[in-house]
Amino acid sequence: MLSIGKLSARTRVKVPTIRYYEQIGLLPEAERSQGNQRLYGTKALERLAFIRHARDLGFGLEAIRDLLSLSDRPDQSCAEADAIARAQLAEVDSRLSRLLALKSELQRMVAQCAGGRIADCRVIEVLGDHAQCAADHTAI
Amino acid sequence: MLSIGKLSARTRVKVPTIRYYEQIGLLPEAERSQGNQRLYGTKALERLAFIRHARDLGFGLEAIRDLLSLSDRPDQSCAEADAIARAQLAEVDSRLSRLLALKSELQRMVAQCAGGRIADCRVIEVLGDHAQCAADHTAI
DNA sequence: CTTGTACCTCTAGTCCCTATAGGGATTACG
DNA sequence: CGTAATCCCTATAGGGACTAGAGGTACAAG
Repeated sequence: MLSIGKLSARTRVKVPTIRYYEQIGLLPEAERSQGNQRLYGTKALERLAFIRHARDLGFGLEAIRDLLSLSDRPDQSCAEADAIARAQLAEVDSRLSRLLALKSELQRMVAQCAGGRIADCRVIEVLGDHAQCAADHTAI
Repeated sequence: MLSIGKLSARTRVKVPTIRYYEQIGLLPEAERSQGNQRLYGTKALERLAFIRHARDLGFGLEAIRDLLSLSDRPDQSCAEADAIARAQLAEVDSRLSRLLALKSELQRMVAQCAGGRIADCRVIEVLGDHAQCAADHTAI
C-alpha cells in the first residue's frame, strides 16, 4: 500500500490535488492506516494515472468523470467515450486555429516595433486599434 | 456620454465585466449621472477597446495594466512594451506546440476506435496507459 | 402613467487547483 | 530509546477572469 506522498510521486499528481479529487468524488475514499493516513493500492494508482493522463490531454474533470464511469462498465458500447474524445479533439482544433491567428498578429506587432518611444510604438498602437489587424482573432 | 450598456455594445465587453474592470482598477471610476448610473466618454471607450483587444490577443490583465500605464507615458522607451509582447508571443508559441502534440494524440486515439464495446475501446485504453502515446504532451 | 428595459450594489459561484495554518503520525539517525 | 526531520491530517482562503443571481432603482417608450 502506498502513502499519498508515494502515490503522488508515482503519478506526478500533487498531494493536495489527490485529496481534492477524493473530495469531489473523482477518486473513491481511500483506506486509512491506524494513524488515519490515506493508503492506496494498485487500483487507485491506475485510476489516478488515467485521470492524470486525461487531464494532460485537456479533458475537463466532468468529462473524465464520465470516461471513468464508462470504463467501469466494460460491456457497454464505446460510442459515448468516442463522442467525448471527438468533442475534445474539436475543442483542441478550434483552440489551435485561434492560437495560430493570434500568433501571426503578435508576430506582426512585434516585428514592427522599431525600439523607439512609446508614442511611436506599434505594439501600443496596434493594441489600441483593432482595425490594424489582419484577421479576426480571439485567445483560447 | 455613453451608458454602460451602450459602451458594452460598442466594445463587445459585457456589462458586468466592465464593472469588474473598474473594481480592480483597470478602468478609472466612471462619472455618474444624477441617478447614479455610470457615464463614459471617448477616453474610456478607447481604453476599454484597448483592453478588449489585448485580452483577445491573450494578454493577462496584469500585462494589460502594464501596457496601459506605459501608454500613458508616451515619451518613455517602448522596450518594455516590446518585451511584454514578445513574452506573450513566446507563450502563444509554446501553447501552440503543446496543443499540436495533443491534437495528434487525440486523433490517433479517435481513429483507432472501432465502435465496439468499452472493453475493447482504444480511447479508454490509451487514457489508462500513457506508454501508448507517441510523444509527451500536456494540455494548454 | 405605466410598463419594460436598463441600471445599481452585493454576494457567491465557476474551474482546477494551490497555499496556508495549526496540528498529528512516521521514519531515520545517533 | 529519544528526538528531529519529514510526512501526513483537516479546514479554510486565494487566484484569474469573469459570470450569475438577488433585490432594488432609474429611465425611455407608448
